[in-house]
Amino acid sequence: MDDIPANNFLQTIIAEDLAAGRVTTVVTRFPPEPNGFLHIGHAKSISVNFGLAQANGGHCNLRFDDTNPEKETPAFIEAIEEDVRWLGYQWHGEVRFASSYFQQLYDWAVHLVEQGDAYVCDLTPDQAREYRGTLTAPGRNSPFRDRSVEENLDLLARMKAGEFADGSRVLRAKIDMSSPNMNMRDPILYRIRKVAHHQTGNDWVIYPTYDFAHGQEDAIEGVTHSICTLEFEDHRPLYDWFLDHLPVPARPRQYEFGRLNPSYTITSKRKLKQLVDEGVVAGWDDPRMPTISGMRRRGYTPAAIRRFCDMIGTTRSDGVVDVAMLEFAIREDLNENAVRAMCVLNPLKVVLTDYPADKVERLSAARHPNREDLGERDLPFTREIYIDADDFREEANKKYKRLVLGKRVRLRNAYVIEADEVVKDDSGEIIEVRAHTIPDTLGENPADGIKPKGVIHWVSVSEGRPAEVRLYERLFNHEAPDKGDNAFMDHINPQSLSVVSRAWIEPALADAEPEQQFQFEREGYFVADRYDHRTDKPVFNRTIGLRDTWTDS
RNA sequence: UGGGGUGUCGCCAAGCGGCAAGGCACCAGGUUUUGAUCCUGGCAUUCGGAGGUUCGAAUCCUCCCACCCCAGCCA
Repeated sequence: MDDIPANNFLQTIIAEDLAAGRVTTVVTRFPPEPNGFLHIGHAKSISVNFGLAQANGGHCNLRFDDTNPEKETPAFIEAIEEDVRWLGYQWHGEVRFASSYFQQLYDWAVHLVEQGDAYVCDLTPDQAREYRGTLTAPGRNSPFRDRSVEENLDLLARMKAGEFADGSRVLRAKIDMSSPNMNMRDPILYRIRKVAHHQTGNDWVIYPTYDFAHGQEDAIEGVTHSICTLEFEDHRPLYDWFLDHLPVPARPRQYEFGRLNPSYTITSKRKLKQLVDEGVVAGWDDPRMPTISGMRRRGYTPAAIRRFCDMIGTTRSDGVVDVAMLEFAIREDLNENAVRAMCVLNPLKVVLTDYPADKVERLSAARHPNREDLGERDLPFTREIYIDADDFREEANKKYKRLVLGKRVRLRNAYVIEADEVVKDDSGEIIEVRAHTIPDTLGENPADGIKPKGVIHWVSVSEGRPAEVRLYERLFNHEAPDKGDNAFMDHINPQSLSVVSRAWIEPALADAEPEQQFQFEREGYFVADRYDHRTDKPVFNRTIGLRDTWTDS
């Protein structure tokens, strides 16, 4: 693994725990709920949890926090497992499920009732809300708060047995209805939900809440450092309360770090789901989605995502990270590792009038400018080639370094040519450029000393092949689309996807494997689509454009 | 007007009483058959604000301000 040993406040805590002997083996866990796909925010959590365990010779569990069967599905479980593996992490032992601890959790609930620390409450949701009080006003005790242990035991058993209707009763901890911390106002431990669970089927009709489950699950698994995000900070007193009142086998500690908020991005499962459900994107793994699988399909690499997580650090402050940092991370990786190739997105035919019509010159070009180890590829050159329409102008100022009528330009990896005339159609559109090659300019500058001002890419008309290229841009055109309630729907970038149905690719690209990455020179980084790419029908996705510092005019 | 947090360059982030790391972004040069990469240089007399303690503070104390989270039988 290329991860740099973590150096942050959590690492400091762990190092101290290890040094003081409070902990011998560091155990962390990544606890997703299988109700959606993992996104870039989860990548940070994964990086933190697995990274810390790794850096300290411990291990990290993958545990599905499946306490709410209504929103969860096995399909999400599979997708999550695949994403974690793809990112390059291996969880310790088997995958864990909160649901496999349901019996133990129930036994502990009974234990609390027996201790007089929990009771069955018959308040309706509306009444419960009213009794709970507000942020500034204390709550009131439920009229059911003082039921006898015997009655509570009986009622809980009957809740479990399915005698009561959904939502009619709950089991609550007896803590403090006047606590300034809302989580301590007699929180709910169990609710009745007569729905099948994807793991336990119809075994249960009552399900534990996150609060009653999480800490105990950690204790069961021997998790030493239970790392979560800032919004759970208020839950920590409750997390500790349960562990203090139950005969748990271990004493985990909860620590919180700041959630990742990339600019121009949304990381709310609810909102991402809305994008999927409303067809704004093609699915959870649409290349425009900030999901792990979306980024994968877009061409992001595990190494780049891990590098990004290292770059942004782990702190307790809440901020917005510039997506430019993520873009830097992927460019850094791909610049080093992606093989170069040429692809013309907007073909304009150039006829080299001095070049024999039937000649095919087999040129060779480096696959990478500074990595000889990647070798070379064949690059056929012919009389008719395509260049990008943007790379030709009939006239231009001196800052324009491409092909101009009457001027020269270097064809990347090939000859210097000079444009002689343009051919237009009836509407005045340029449909062809006629030019000639400058002799002996393969790897050499023109003998007459007139050097071309720039270099452009090209592909042989007869030897090249058509391909579909999907150009992606940011899904949102607002820096903080997540602000406000539904405002994010108003910030969808209408140009987030544009499909080039007939781009022209050099023949070497015909061998591309799905998910293979390339740099299409002067255009950007592209990946052969994971699902749609075929040798006989190539499809490439633009991961990210090249850094472009050219200031026009 | 309850509780819990956070505030160091446009963004992320080191720093933990001795006189402001680094990265991203940006700007200016150099190299270059990718206007890419690479290389060089620039970029906070100042650490949310105001007082105070100290020979000395971003680091300690006091007060104030701003922003984030909490009133799901979601996680």
